[in-house]
Amino acid sequence: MASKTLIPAVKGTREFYPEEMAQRNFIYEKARQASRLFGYQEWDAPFLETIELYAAKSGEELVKEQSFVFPDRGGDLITLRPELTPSLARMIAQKQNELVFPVRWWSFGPFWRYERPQRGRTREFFQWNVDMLGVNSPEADAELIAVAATFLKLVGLTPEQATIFVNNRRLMDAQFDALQISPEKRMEVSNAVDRRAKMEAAKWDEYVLELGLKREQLDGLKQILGNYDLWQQSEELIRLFNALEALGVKDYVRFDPNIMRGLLYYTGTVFEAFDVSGSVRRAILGGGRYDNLLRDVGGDPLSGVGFAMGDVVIGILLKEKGLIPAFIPSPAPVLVTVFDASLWMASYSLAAELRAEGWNVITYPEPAKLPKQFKFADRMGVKVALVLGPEEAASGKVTVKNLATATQESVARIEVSAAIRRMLATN
RNA sequence: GCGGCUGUAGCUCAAUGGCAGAGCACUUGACUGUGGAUCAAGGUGUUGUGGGUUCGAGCCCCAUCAGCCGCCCCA
Repeated sequence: MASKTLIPAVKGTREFYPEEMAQRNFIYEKARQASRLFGYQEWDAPFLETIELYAAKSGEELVKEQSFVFPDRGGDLITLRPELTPSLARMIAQKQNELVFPVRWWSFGPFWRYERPQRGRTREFFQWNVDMLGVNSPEADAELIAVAATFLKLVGLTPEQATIFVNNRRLMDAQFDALQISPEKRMEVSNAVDRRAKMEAAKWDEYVLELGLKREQLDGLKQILGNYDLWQQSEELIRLFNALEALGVKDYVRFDPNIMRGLLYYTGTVFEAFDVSGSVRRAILGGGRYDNLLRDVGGDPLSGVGFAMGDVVIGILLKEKGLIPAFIPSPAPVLVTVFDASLWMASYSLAAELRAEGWNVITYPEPAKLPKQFKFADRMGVKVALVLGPEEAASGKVTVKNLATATQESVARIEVSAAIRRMLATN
């Protein structure tokens, strides 16, 4: 075999053979459908950006450790985009005076992060981003969560399988204040909260105490993190859940004080969706409200809320739950066989006529034994096979065979289209 | 960047330091105008790569590359 001489694909990339491509398109289509149901507009940003764009606001780790950065021929440092939000902020800021607000935009495209590939994580991935800018309210936050929940519903995930957990940064800050955890320590404590599910309870306690918290602060923190009624102390969250109920997606959403999210720029509502059955322990999607992003890139202050979903984790999940539609190899339901060399072009003409009528038609590319051609039709998932042999040619007919039922009929050439339509209808 | 596991036929895997194998898949035929099922026949490999130990290495040792799983971080 030639395997020795094959140049391998770049580490952490995925190759989309037609079956994987169909899966990716399934996810894309459902994301598109959910976005459009709420009236969001599709948009995109450059895949290449300068490193300065991310240096301004993204986390240091994301820029320094996890970005693909390389000099272009002029010596400028170019970055393969690791996230979309900074580009969004710039594009909004550039046209801040002409856009119709609120802006409701969605996007689905490739991103790159230089990470160690592992389950649910690749270096090249596709991400669905949905954002609303120009409205700062819990009701707007609820709409974004509803878009996410609608997606989960559209792909067939039930609330028992996938749940969106919600928290609020301001609420948690108030709680931390009450415990007299200093603002400088909030970040570290937040990170600790993020990691809590992955650590043993005793070890986590130890870890938090090492951060400099006192024993009673730790106890207080644990009390907060175990209080699932805490949302009732937040006017924002009360309004949020009220709106979620009206939007018909409350089943998918639960308050959870343990949801923090590492990203610096979230200021209010934060949320993350997880596979509740627990096979993939990574977030399916995550998002929240960001108040300062536009100002940080040099625009006028403008609040936004949004979320992102990578294609990798949701792909694993959908596959596991059997929610990816069966793969049909050929997009053509009709195969025209080629009986022999003398009738080859007659078959091609027949195929051309059917295409002119709007059918997707695949031909066998050369004369071959019929068993071989039928086997090919079968492997390609074709529903109907046409035979134009000497008998048919002599009588001006075409044999139309329904591969699912193994029945066939010989019909006049002008009747072929109707015969195909009948067979496809009964399948 | 750190830790662990695994690399054998196209795929999934087996082989006590002693002749490198099985199932599936594939090709052909049974069947010269009809697919899936069945049966028969057939091909298969520098055992990831490079060194070392040994009379002898798929197996042991070292290095290297790749993949997977976890840490970090996050979609």
